[in-house]
Amino acid sequence: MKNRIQELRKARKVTQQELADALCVTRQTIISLENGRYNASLLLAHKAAQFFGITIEELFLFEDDEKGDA
Amino acid sequence: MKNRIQELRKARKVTQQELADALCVTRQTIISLENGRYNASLLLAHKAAQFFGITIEELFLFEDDEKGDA
DNA sequence: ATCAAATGTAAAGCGTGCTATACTAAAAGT
DNA sequence: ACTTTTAGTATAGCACGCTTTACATTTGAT
Repeated sequence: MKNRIQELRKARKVTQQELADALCVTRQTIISLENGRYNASLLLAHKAAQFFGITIEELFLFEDDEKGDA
Repeated sequence: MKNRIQELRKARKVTQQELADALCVTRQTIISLENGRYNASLLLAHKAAQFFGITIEELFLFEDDEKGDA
């Protein structure tokens, strides 16, 4: 699914490294999330949502037909 | 983190198998989630929350000091 | 007590979230 | 132009979410 991490990070003028530190992950993880290489874990999604002061549902865009299920 | 899956599933009188089918996962996955053996993926968390008609934050209890980070 | 449905356990295997390291490229400051 | 910061790519490796299969236990109906 897509997410608004890069958008919100830039709006707050935070670097990838700073965000990574705040969420206790590596910069690679932030890059991969921003560039859609993989989905966050539930815990990381929660931390990121908290960092930006919004809910998980607001930070991640669930398309409702993810991954080919009914 | 903990979750309210078993509680809500029983309240709705749904079996593990029925919930598994609804979320397109195996019964083992439901059992493991209910018994706290591992955390759901973000996508599964979303599906489960939608199934119960609540948000991810309402379905999963984030303790705010998960996994020993600051 | 018996039988079926529902729940639980165990273990091997696969895909992927995340780390670590190293290197490249673009932006920004001076 | 030169240097520093920020962002991106690549790759190897580990941990864990989820599957699959098979078997055991509990619950409930009759």
